[in-house]
Amino acid sequence: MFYYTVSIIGSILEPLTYHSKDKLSKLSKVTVLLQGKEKAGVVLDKVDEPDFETLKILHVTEEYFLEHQYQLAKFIASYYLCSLGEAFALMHPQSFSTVSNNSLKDATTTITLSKRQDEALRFLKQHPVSLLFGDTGSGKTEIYMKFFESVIQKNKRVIFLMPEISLTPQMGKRLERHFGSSFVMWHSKLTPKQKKEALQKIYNGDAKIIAGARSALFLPIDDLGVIVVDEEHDDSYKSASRPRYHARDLAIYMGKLYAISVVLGSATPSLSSYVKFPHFRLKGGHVVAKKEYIYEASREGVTPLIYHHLKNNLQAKKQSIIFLPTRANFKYLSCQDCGANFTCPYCSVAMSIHNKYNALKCHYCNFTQAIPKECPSCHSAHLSSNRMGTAEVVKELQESIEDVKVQQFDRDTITTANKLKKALKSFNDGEVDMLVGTQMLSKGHDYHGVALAVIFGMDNMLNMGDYRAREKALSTLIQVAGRSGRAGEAKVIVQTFNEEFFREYVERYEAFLEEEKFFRQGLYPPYKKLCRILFAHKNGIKAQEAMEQMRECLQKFGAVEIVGAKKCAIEKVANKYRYEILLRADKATDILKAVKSCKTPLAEVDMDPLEFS
DNA sequence: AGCACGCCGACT
DNA sequence: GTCGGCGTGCTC
Repeated sequence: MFYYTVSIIGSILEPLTYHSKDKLSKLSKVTVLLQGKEKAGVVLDKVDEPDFETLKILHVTEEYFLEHQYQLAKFIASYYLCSLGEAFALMHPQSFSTVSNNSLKDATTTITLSKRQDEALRFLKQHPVSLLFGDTGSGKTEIYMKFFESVIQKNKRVIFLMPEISLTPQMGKRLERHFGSSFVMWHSKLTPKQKKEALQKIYNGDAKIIAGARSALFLPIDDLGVIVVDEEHDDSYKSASRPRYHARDLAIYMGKLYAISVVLGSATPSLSSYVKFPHFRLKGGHVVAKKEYIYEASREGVTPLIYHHLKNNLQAKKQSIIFLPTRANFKYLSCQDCGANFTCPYCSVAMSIHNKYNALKCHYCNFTQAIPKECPSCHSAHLSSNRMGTAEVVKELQESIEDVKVQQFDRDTITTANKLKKALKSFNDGEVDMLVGTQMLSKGHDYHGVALAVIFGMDNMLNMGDYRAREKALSTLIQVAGRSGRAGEAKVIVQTFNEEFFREYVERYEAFLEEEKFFRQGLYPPYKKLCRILFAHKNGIKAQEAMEQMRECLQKFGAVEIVGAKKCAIEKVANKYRYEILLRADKATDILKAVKSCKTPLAEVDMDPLEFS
């Protein structure tokens, strides 16, 4: 009989011991019973017969994890503090069967780089990790593609990460046109059949360019030649659930593991990457578009000035995009007489107003109720709405401008890849005059005929009170502005009381980064490591006690500063009360050592947190 | 006595 | 995470 430790995929338990009458190879996927239920597991080490009864390994599959995947899983488990089983779960796509059917499409395009692009490519190849700091339209994609060609020639493969891939069909099309059937897309919204096909091509080696959202990093690819992380500043690379890994940071770790280059690309790189890695600066676009920035110091709203520009732009048969960081019609509903606010009964946040469904909706737990006619506490009928959202702007524009076609562009309306494709097509075909959207508007789409961008809500982003507020606001502004003027002159209207800040840096992002260094020095990343520990429980006292207990333990560690231990800014979510501890230290290892020895069952650890609500 | 609920520890 | 065992406290 042979005995093995087996990591149970998806379980928070550490590996358990099982037996088998056959000798098994390390990292093969098996099924075992855990508490009477069949689970997938991974064979780890061969061990001596233990002094307790063991269960037998039920079934040995053909599948196995690669040594690289195991190394990565161990790193995730130790850095993001989860079990090995949870880390393996990231790398365990729904089982696939062997169906093979591929029509081979050939590459049809060729790429020629400019002299400057060529220099950039050489730079990227010279460094283990480097940052391609290139303005929108400066030709980053062509450089990547040329890099990919040279990797394929060496018979190696490529992982090309982008944020929320399903939201960038244009990039997919472009890569497919060039690389033909050696290109595959990988993201969570693929259907089971599409996943199966993609996995098949990855396993049999046909797939050379694997482009995908953050989960593409975990695919079984042994012969990697390069990893590219496009839009590396994008927060969607950080997982919001356990394990809370950052795909960009894991890509850098994998680069070391495979001894290959990692390329980070962005027009607005994160300060962290800018400080940590050498960069190559690519300026301007092919068409050097002239942009005029107009700042309006005004409270939120579609003001006469904005209407004036929107109407003029429409008359000139040009398109407009309108950005605001708020969905629905309004974010707040309150009583004008007694001042009561409508908040979610399960979360301590405001309920957003969705007029289309006559609904108040909580954006944290999705609790929905009808829009009330009167205030429940004082019965006043004077209710007022605040902080307009995308749906409201659409409505106002349609009411105020004759014969205008406006499309809402946020995750309330663009719910599927298909709807996105349609919306982008009708906009680029000129059937729609104005797009009104949230962040989604800024994520790498090409709009050809946009000559006006209107940007609301920058002050709200600046006042968010986390250490990255300035970086987030400015990069959003630059990204949105970058969507306009691809074909010539363009105007950008920014509604803000902080004109000075935006004017100073909007066309000098590196100057901002240099300035921001001083603000972060000694306090925030990349100069310090942060860790946030969350305690959530439906009984608030339980959550608080768990926090206090862990705080006490953490105090013994001199290398770790306890920045705060308190109620979360959003005290309750989904009927659970939340407390948090924020830690700061010079080195991640100091934090990990302390947290590992103090961790309580309720504690959820968030290394390198990006969210502080 | 019978049962609902919360707590706690084990899971191989 | 998920299960079952056990104690508390409430009801029939």
